[in-house]
Amino acid sequence: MSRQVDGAASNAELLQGTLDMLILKVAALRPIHGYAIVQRIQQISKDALQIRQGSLYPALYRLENRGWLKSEWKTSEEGRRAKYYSLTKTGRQQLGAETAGWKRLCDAIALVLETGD
Amino acid sequence: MSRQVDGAASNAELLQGTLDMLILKVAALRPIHGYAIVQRIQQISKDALQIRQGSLYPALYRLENRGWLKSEWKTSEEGRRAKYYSLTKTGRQQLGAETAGWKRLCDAIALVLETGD
DNA sequence: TCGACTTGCCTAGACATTCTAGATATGAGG
DNA sequence: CCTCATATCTAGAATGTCTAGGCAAGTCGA
Repeated sequence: MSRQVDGAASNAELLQGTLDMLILKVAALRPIHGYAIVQRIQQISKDALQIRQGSLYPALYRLENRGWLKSEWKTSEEGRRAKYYSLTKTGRQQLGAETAGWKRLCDAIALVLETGD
Repeated sequence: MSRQVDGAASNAELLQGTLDMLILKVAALRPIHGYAIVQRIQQISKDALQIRQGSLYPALYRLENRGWLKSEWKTSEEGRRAKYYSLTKTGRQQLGAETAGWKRLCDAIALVLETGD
């Protein structure tokens, strides 16, 4: 029944397109497995960003298929088997490109939102 | 054959979820028709944001159906018939909610992107 | 007056991504 | 033994955007 914590009614929406960037970013810090990615992003963002597993795993396959992530089965700190993801060389480039694009987008949207007339 | 300008290969991607907010914002400035919304957003954002008509009109129906926009047929400055959209009361609330959510999202993503470890 | 271009609205169908709602397996602790 | 936390995975629905057009009417130059 996989109940999760789920205490607060999660209002945390994620924008399409940002998920890949966030995953690449946390995987760039150090190799990390899927379950931990969710927690890490939630922790860093102070609970503002919550990723569903049903979004995460498809995204991980996507990123691996595109050659931006590589994976390796290891044993987690909790002693369970886990698939650790890390960035490839092109993944690092991709992360750079995506963050640059994100900043451009933020700037552009800020322009519109700040228009007083 | 509706050719548009289309000179530069448009790289301008828009994130899902931001389109509604942008439309509400420019419609909040003054009543405006669809064709002009595209140009206005492009102009304000200095060409960084380009909205396709195939995205725009479905979005306009969506926003009107949800009661955030109301529309009225008028004659445009160019002397053609055009459907002018303006915000409803709840549309104004919605715009406030969406901009607030957008800012929260930006802050949260910034936190993740700035994590050095 | 013909043709091309611009303004303006609209739509069908493809596509990508996220969400819902599960299933499964294993180790730890009561 | 039972439950909880860890951990991966999937099918199918829902959503939203893009592609790729179509239609109509006014403007302007040749």
